Amino acid sequence: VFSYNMVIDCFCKAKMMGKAMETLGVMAKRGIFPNLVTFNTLIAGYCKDRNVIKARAMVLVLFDHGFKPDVFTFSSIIDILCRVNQITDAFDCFLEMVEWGIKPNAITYNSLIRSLCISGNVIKAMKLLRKMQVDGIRPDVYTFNALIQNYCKVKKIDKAQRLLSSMLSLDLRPDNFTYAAFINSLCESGRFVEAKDLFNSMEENRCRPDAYTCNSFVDALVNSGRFEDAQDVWLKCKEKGIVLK
RNA sequence: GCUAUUUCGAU
Repeated sequence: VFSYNMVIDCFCKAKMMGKAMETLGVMAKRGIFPNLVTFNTLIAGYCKDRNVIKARAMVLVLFDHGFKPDVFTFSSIIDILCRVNQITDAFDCFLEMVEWGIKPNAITYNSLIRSLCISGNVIKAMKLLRKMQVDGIRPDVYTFNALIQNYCKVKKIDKAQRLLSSMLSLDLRPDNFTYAAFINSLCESGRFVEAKDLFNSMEENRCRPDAYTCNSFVDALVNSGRFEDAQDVWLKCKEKGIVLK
């Protein structure tokens, strides 16, 4: 089963759902019983494909085989509902999950928080962050990045900075997603000096800038006519072996 | 040993 699951997962990740389902058929023919992971993988595949209908149908197939959905199943479904903007359904699903006695984890919360942020419901997103912590689930870097990215995008950088502090107090290390959000937002607000200071502090905070962060920073500097700074950053990246476009 | 979450569009 494990081997078949891996093959199915590869097809799913390559968005070859036909092949993935074919493989499920092959298993049946050879008398190999699929397990919960097999179905979760297929469900995640349909979700990646944005096919809510097929994903939901697959949950029924999961039941037909005598399995019960788990936190993976629910998280996949909740995430796809969020992505297709059916946030109400996503929350219904979340409640259903709890009724089933399945404990949501950080990943489950992250999908909901992220989609609340995207749909402009930051207040609700922050409330959910608090609820999550009350329920004893530790937020992770994804949780904070979703919120920080949102605050940075709407240029509420002070709010984002407050979140950064709580993140640090929880021993969570900001990553390139975090830094890029701040740097891009600071540049867009004309706060280039702060952007540069933050960029330069990355290494000492044990976060190696990646191509995305560097490219977008250099780009912002060039577009605002700050050629010297741009060259400076560009050279630093080159020194570190970061490949820029 | 197998499954789920973060960059809407910078380059």
